[in-house]
Amino acid sequence: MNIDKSLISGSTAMMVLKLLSEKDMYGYEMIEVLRERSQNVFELKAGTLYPLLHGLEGKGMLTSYEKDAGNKIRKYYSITRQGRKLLEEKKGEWEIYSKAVASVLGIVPV
Amino acid sequence: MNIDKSLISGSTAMMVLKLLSEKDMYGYEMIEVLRERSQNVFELKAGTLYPLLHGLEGKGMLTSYEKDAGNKIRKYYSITRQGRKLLEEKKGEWEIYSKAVASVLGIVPV
DNA sequence: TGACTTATATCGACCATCTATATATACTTA
DNA sequence: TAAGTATATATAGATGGTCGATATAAGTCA
Repeated sequence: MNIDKSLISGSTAMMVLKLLSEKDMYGYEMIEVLRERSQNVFELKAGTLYPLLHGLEGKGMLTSYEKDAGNKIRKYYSITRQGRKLLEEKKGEWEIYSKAVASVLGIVPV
Repeated sequence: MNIDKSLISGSTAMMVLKLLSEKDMYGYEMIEVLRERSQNVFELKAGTLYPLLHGLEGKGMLTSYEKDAGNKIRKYYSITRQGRKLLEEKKGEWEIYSKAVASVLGIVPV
């Protein structure tokens, strides 16, 4: 999918938090799930995700732990209560924002 | 309105083009109309708008002319055919993008 | 007179994302 | 078995959109 990259801004953290609100995941898994769930619209790059995860962890939104997966050690991330609170905030903002865009574009709210 | 600034990215050009697709406007007017139409969600800053307008003009998406408004000289912008084409593209991208976000968030498409 | 609004413009800073690069293992296929 | 691809995490540097601060200048209003 060829969406202008500059449109995809700020919402990445929200979507990562959403995924982790459902179950613990490791980084690479998030990239795949995000691609599937968005019907290939979001092709999140590793160079975007890992610094983002580290940042969210540093702010106490996530915690991480290593888990042995057969032959590999994967780094799993878990959302904190604070992270869930942030997710709710971001979701609220997203609704306000997307409705405002629709309003400017003259798209009738369904 | 206190929307996370980082959410508002890339869509500004699209909204400016939309306004100009309806009628010619001067910069300050766009800031006001955008604020009204978005129910105060978008408070576009002059420091964002003017460089954006110059950029779009440089790319041939807009043309400008000066018009005497009583006692002030205002700089009006007019969308070009190319600009209208870009607007249609951006609108299509916006729809794809916002639907993908809704899909990830588990918001049922209405 | 002073504060605020209208109006346009530029500069430096910030931040999210990208590309490129690095490292290491596992699987596939010629 | 060698090469290529996928899995998996990570960092550095570049790009680009937006912001705050600042500048200028004219009009409005108390």
